[in-house]
Amino acid sequence: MADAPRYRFAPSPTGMFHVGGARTALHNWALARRTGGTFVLRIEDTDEARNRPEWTEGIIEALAWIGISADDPHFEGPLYQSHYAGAHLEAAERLYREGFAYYCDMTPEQIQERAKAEGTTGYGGWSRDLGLEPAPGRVLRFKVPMGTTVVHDQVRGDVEFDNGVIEDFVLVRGNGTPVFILANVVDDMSMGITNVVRAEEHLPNTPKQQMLWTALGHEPPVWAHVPVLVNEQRKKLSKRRDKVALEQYRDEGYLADAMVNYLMTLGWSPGEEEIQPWSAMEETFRLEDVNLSPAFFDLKKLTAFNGEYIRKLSPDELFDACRPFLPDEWGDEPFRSMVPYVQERLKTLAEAPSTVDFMYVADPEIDDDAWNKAFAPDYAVPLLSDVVEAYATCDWDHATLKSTMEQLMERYEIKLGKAQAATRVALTGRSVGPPLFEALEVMGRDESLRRMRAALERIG
RNA sequence: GCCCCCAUCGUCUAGUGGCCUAGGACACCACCCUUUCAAGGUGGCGGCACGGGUUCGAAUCCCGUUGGGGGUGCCA
Repeated sequence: MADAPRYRFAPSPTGMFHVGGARTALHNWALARRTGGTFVLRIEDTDEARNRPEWTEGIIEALAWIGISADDPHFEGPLYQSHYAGAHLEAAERLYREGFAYYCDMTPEQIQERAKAEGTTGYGGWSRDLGLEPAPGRVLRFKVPMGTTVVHDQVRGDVEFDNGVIEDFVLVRGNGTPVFILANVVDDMSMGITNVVRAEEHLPNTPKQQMLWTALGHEPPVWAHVPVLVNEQRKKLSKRRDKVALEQYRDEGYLADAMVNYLMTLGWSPGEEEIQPWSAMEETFRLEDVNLSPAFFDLKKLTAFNGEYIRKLSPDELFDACRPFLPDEWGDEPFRSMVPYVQERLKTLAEAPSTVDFMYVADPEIDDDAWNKAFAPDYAVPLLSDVVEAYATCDWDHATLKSTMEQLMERYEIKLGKAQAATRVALTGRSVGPPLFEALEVMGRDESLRRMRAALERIG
């Protein structure tokens, strides 16, 4: 118990919160909760130029949306990296003092020139033995030792790096600020992080971080690098090219549960049935079972998941979920009554308004193709006239409305599918929509008859 | 260029030497059901990248090739 694991999620607030980040957060969250450990949220806000406070808010809100809540006892934070700058510099100072790092006065341009001249690439450790003192403009570099570094990775097994190909990397910039690699390690150390679960893009700098842990006198954490998420071109999902903002999916009517479930199936399988509640996935998720190759973020499949989750909601839940997507001027009715009939037709909540909009306007726009097709048959007008007449007096419930039409259509030897077409267009202006008799019932006799008569008049 | 990672249907995956004539899901197609559209049901299409080994036996182990991806900043 004294050694309850401490996981962490360390996003940088440089843009909208990303689906890839969400998946990594979910992995950490599942592990922290199942093991009775802690999920530390650390905001890496040390990129002075790119980070903005509203992005931090966005991250916290997005995490809450997918169920990673600051109210949960397993949650710790948010902690802000910028608050620990002193510790980062202290560690840098110590590394310098103990001979693990040295100052270098070469500019990036000079480095490039010299490398070119020598026919090499990167920094060749040229200032390593110059014994330069700290001074403004000089960077502090880590003195990468000889040998090999083996990273024990829970997803990938042991990964070996030849230290000879790792150049002496910068720890502190010429302006005196610490770089990510140092800040990240120092924070993980001081926050007692035991498990680092992050995306594969960090694997190449893991040996550097591991060297820092060792130089600073600590045992490195347990590493795990999960594969990245890619687009259809199989490139890492990027904020610039791809639609990746979690918030955007929320605004387009995706359910958090569907998103969470879908994200978890990328690179991992929850078992026989892929639609699983979070509580179950939290129990079964294991890093050892995570796939090793990049996974395509497939909007089609996410949408399919979303449809399934929408169908699982109760009518009341679905109504509440849809409410924000309905125009403000619309009242709850008749949508509320229509919910059961549109439920299995929705793939996203945002589609809700278009399934019932004909009920909210007096004269819905008429689709000409639908109209022409519905009124093309000879029986269309006479049948509609009969229906209008019968509907004027019959009981007004969907069962009666249906059986009434069935009786009237008999003499034309057609099926209900054809018989209802004209009435549907008269009512909705379209050829498709929610079940007709149910819609009639909800809409009421007066308005229904008015529209049907208007249609007959229009025909002439 | 160099370093690292990876490779099962179009996509996400199951599969850890014999249960595989490779299973499921999404997408697609057909049919059924039907009050349009959906939803649902049934069926179909479609894959172990390639070449060598190891083994009685390989999708599973090893090597190579090819192909993808990630990284290579005084960004995180």
